[in-house]
Amino acid sequence: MRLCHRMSELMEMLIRRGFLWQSFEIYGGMAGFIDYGPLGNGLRRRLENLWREFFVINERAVEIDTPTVNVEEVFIASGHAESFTDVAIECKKCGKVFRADHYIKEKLNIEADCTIEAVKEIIEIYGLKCDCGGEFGEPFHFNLMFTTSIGPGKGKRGYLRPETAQGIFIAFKRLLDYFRGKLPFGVAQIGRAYRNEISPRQGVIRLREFNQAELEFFVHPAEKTHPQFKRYENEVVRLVDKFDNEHEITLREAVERGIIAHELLAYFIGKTKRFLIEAGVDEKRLRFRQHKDDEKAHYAADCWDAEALTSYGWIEIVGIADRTDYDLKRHMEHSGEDLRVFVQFKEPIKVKKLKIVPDLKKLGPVFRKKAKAIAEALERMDVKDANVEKVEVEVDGEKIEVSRDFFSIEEVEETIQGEKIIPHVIEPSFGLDRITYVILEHSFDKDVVDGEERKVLRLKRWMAPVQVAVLPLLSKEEFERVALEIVEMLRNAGIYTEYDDSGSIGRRYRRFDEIGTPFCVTIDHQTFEDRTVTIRDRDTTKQVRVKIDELVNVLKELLSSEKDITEFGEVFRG
RNA sequence: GCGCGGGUAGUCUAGCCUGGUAGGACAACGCCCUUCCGAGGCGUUGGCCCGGGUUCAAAUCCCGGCCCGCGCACCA
Repeated sequence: MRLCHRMSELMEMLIRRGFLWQSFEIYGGMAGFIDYGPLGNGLRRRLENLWREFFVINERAVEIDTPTVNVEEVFIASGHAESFTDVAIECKKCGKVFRADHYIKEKLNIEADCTIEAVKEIIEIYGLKCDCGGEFGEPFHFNLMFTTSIGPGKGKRGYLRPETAQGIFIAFKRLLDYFRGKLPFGVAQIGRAYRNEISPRQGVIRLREFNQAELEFFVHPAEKTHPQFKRYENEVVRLVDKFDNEHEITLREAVERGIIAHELLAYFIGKTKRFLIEAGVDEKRLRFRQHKDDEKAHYAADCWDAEALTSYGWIEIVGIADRTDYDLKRHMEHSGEDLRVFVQFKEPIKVKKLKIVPDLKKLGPVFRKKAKAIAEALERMDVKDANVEKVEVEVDGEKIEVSRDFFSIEEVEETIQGEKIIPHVIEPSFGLDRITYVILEHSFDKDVVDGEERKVLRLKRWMAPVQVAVLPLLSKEEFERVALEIVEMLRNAGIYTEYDDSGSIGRRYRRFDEIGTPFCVTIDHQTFEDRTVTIRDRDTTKQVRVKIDELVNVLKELLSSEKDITEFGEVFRG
């Protein structure tokens, strides 16, 4: 029913104030699903927009949107069907879980069908037991993809996508065209993905339906670099490599020392770090950890996770993987489409080559009708030896020996303009739900104001779901009228604004502190004398007086910067 | 999926052992008063996770389910 029983103060607040709720609550709830309330939804939308700025607008990248329901073929090609629909067996004694087919192959050297019945039978016939001597329980399906059927009746089998990435790979031909055939380019997608987790736990951390923001950055396999790398090369990052060694070094050094495989991965690690900090993740509670070799997904050559320290421990919030050409290759094989990219060489390559030049005058009388075909076959042939006496060609299945009399060999120079390659893809993949949660946990703070403890959510100003609250000091008609005019003015200016006239002014400040509203605008007695209002800063509780006419500009500047409020007006009260 | 512990207004909690009227705090809402950091008064709304059983009577006892937490396992 609840997202956690021993509810932390933070979770209690998030639910009470409308950041997030357990889904399907009135029907008893269902683990692994959450509703975003008004404030949580607002925060996640801000996060998505910031992500777009970093990973779409700021790159040679575009954003697309593809279906969440996919046909089966997609995941057969991607390898997900294989790694998602296994039958598993669990030891009743030691509790270890194995992939049934692997275990049977290893122990009995039998290629078992991957069905529950087949596995059950084999276990019974051979009396298969666990290494520890324990017996296996009932085999069970271990299908992390949600299945569905497309169309009426039995329909066609479909799956809810377990990652957004496949939609991009499938549309690759169109995308390559869109980018006029030139590498590198990025394609992003923000959307829902689904994994039917066996037992989702830890509240919002492991969901069955979740939000991903993924960028697939396609590059030439030999050019895993980025023109903007210098922006991040001196960024010091905290790294944990696959041998569990910790490093606190610059990205340039990490690449030079071979800790990070190449510049492009390092570039995205740096960019991810800047993005997360900009969004409100605490730098001191952020690190990048390399996947160990046995931990990597089936498609990854190298993978680094951004991890954040939370009350659940270190949790993965971003995965930055070098997926190589795995996906495009697999889709080429399964679809039969050519997904290669023609890459022109900087300088065309000139190759000296020996070439057979058929002598048609001699071929014609001897070979008659076959002469033309023989001549063509001769031209296609590779020769290495300029002095070869005779060659054999195959025409319509018939092998024909052709002696030197019928052709000459010349040395020619060929120009090769370029080659066809399968691009590699570097994929930064963001778990938006987890990042949203981490931002909330890292922003949640308590301090003391006038001897009273207060809860305050120190969100980055621009990220706050409610950016400004407008408060009439008195609940009197003339105060309220001016306040509502200001609300309208701010909303028209695109500022997320709320109005609150309920309870004492102190109580209202606390309410907005709790949900992270960075600024409160208060209409007081002086407003009626000089058309000024006060702006109060969430973090310092300081107030300054500002003319109503300047309010929009001042607030916009404050919201898009970290400037001190006292730069913008006379300090009020103090 | 296994084991242990839980589920009472929006939130926290008393009551459960020993069956009989569900009580409080905070929050929310309305009115009054007041007005610059969770003031006060009066009032209001709202609750025993679901289903079954035992019983004259179930929040309480029993069974099943769902959900939550923790440990194990799982997390391509």
